[in-house]
Amino acid sequence: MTAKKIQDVALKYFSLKGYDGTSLAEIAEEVGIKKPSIYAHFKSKNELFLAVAQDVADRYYEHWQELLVATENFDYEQRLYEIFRSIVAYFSNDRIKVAFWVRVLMFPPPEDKDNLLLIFKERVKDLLEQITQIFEQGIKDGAIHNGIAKNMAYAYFCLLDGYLMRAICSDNEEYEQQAAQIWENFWYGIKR
Amino acid sequence: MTAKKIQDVALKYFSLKGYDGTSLAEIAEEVGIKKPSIYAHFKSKNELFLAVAQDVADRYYEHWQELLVATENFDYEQRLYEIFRSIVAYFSNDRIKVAFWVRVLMFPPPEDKDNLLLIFKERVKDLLEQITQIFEQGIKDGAIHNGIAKNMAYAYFCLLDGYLMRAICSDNEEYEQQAAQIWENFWYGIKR
DNA sequence: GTCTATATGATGATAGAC
DNA sequence: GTCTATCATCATATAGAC
Repeated sequence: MTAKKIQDVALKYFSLKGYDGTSLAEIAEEVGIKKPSIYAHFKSKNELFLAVAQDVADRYYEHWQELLVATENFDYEQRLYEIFRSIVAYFSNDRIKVAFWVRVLMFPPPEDKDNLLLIFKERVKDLLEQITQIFEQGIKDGAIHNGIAKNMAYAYFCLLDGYLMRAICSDNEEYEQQAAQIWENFWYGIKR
Repeated sequence: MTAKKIQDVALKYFSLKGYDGTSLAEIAEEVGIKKPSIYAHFKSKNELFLAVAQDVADRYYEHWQELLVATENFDYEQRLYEIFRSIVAYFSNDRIKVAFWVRVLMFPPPEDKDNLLLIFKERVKDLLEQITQIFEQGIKDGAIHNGIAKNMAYAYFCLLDGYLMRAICSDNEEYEQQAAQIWENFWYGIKR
């Protein structure tokens, strides 16, 4: 299907050059069609962008939900680390998707801000709550030292986001090897 | 001086809407001049952008150096926390500058990538080394548990960047109150 | 669904008067 | 240094043939 291919190429360019920096012409060229043909599949550049964003958000969220289920029976440390590690791996395999995700989350095209808020931020908030719940349980069970679960969840996401951010910036793979170390440090601060 | 005012307004728009999303017309309008007048002060849009970037990078780096000097006699925890807290404060007072900094670091306009690499990344690397040195000393002095100093510095910056990133995204001020908690957790993981 | 041709508008940049 | 006028370019988007 051509629509799918257009979305794939669009994801790459939006991720690499941003919404404003990407032209439909270059997308069309890489797909192997002419610019106006895109309009047979998407009403406008903006709609193409939103379709891509929706897709990325859906997949990311799905991955999280699968992870949460798959680690349900892990102990707290294992579970939180496995989620951390798996999200890092998810993006290591697909740098384009991280860059797109972070870019849209931090710097949405102003005209789409409201739409993207619905698509992205609601899910970010949802994930924060789910992770908070794990910390709450961990505290209740005595595996995690007494503290405010929500703050721990904040710290957890700061670490994760900061890591992803650094991983995007640095071209080398130095950072990818730091994940375990960074996690270890975090966990020693949180455990009982 | 008009050039200075142009730079200030440009910083705001580049930060808010990105390089491609900002037009010289809107900068000129807010400055209170007409578009072509900008060219009396800057050779091109690109040169204006680089001037702004250079300025932001200079000030940020200066702030770091002042901080490093001002905290020279602090103990390790105090020092690292004070730097963390002060960088957060630096940007809390000036969200536009954080957004610009993060945006340029993560998503530079492709045509300027090489120039910005020189301006920004060299300094980021430099700061990483300076923080690494503090951890090294701390380990040597027994204040910080035995480990690899560089990894701790990585974690330190991940935390800081992740925090700044979240702070940019969330409109509310919820995050600003988390800095102390997030730090505390980090320190408990690192201290001896 | 794809193409060619074209409309329409915005952008960065320049020329030249004051 | 500021302006008006203008240029060349490139963008999104549409019309209509095949």
